[in-house]
Amino acid sequence: MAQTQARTMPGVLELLPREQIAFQRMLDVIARNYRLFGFLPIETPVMEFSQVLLTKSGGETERQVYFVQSTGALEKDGQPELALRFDLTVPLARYVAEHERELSFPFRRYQIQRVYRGERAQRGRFREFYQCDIDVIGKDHLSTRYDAEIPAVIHSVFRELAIGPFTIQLNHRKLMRGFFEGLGIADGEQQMLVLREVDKLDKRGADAVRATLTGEGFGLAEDVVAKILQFVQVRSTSLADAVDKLDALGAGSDTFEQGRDELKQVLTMVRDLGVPENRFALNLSIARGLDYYTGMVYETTLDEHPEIGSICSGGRYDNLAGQYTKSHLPGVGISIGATRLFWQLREAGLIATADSTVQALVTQMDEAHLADYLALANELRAGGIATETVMEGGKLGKQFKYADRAGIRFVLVLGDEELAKGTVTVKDMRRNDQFEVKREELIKALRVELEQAAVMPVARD
RNA sequence: GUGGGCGUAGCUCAGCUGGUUAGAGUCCCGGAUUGUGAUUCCGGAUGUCGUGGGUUCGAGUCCCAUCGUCCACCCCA
Repeated sequence: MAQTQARTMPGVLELLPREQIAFQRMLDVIARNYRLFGFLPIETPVMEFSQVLLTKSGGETERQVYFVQSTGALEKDGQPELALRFDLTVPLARYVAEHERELSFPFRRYQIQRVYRGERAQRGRFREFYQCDIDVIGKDHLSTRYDAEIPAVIHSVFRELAIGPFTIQLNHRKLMRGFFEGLGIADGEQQMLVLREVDKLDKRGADAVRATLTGEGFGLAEDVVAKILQFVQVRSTSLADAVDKLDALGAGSDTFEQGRDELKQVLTMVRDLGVPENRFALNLSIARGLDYYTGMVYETTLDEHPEIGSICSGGRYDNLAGQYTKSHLPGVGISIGATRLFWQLREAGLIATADSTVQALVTQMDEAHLADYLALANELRAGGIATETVMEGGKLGKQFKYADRAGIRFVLVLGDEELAKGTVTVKDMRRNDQFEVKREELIKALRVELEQAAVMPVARD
């Protein structure tokens, strides 16, 4: 019989159980830290009305939207009524607009769900991926103090993830726009184009950016471009250094001064929130592609793996839900692309395959003692230890091999000898170590071992 | 969406200028006097050579198309 090839569409990440456990742990760390900072969970449907999703975006994102149609609606003409969300920010805007009267503001929410983009397949690029978002939405007004809280959350998350030293890079759209205005680049559209170009500085290098900006399409004067490059190359090494460098930029337009004041205030508060000074820095080339950022912008990178690029990014926007409500709803937030992050960390060898969530395997030494094995497993479960029992028996060697492949750490052997002595033999597969304990002390012994393993290494600041 | 490279066992690849039943390693399965995995040794299974068409006495090898994949750009998590 001709069979259909078992395959997934390109651009999706499917994991084996032990990898899935590692991934799930990562999401758990992120969610726990979000909650620690007082963010509330919400979920929104993967599908939204096309009308809702597409009002704002236009252009680039619209090209990547997957439409959804029921079989019954397939023959109808025109644009499908439903589409898959391509990020969590647009659904958040709709959510806040829809539930405005029932929510408390400032509304702090976290949301960890999958989003969909019809991108061309490429290594490390996904069509279905997790975003882990936090946003604070204010009503009419939202203090820039909230902008300072965001890096504190980022720091907390990545410290616990223990994937190496990282730097949270900050910049301010108003500072940049104000600076461009001072150079005579007043048109908003052109400012965007220049922003987008200098954002590539770290990736493409100063010469490439200079060539583009002085070349056709931009046609900026040499001295203007020189000033832009000098500006965007500013990086700070400490809070004091950041303040000095901001002050050294000289006077500018109102927009420029506003950006500078906010940046200084935020940087100082980030320090006051306990984020070590070597974990955040001013980087005046960070712009973020998205048009809707209007103030602070953030981007986080791993110091020892620059090739991975940004692992977390976001910023401040003036008016989140203008498309859906007359209310003025400013906000600030970030997103961690967990699927891509996990994939890249794995590629870089920073993620080890996790042990199974099954903590102990009760082997079947002798089928005649099955009742004892089932009872032992029950004791372990009552003691809070996730336990699997070998039901089909077979060679003990095979049972050990099964535990090894499945990543089950403790293999319990209960044969005639142990039953006679009232003991259990425990083999620790990870440490390749074996010991015998009295049955009544088994759970305690396993707990001690497991708790030692549970102490997660924490990255140094 | 634009441009370019590559498609041979589950995976990594070999297969010279077209020439007999298509190979290796790995993985998987089984075994090495049945109370111990990952290491060692022995044995076994596995491919319409991405798909469709063309050139030829003959195509894994050449040509075209298509799909997939990878890289760069665009954009972004």
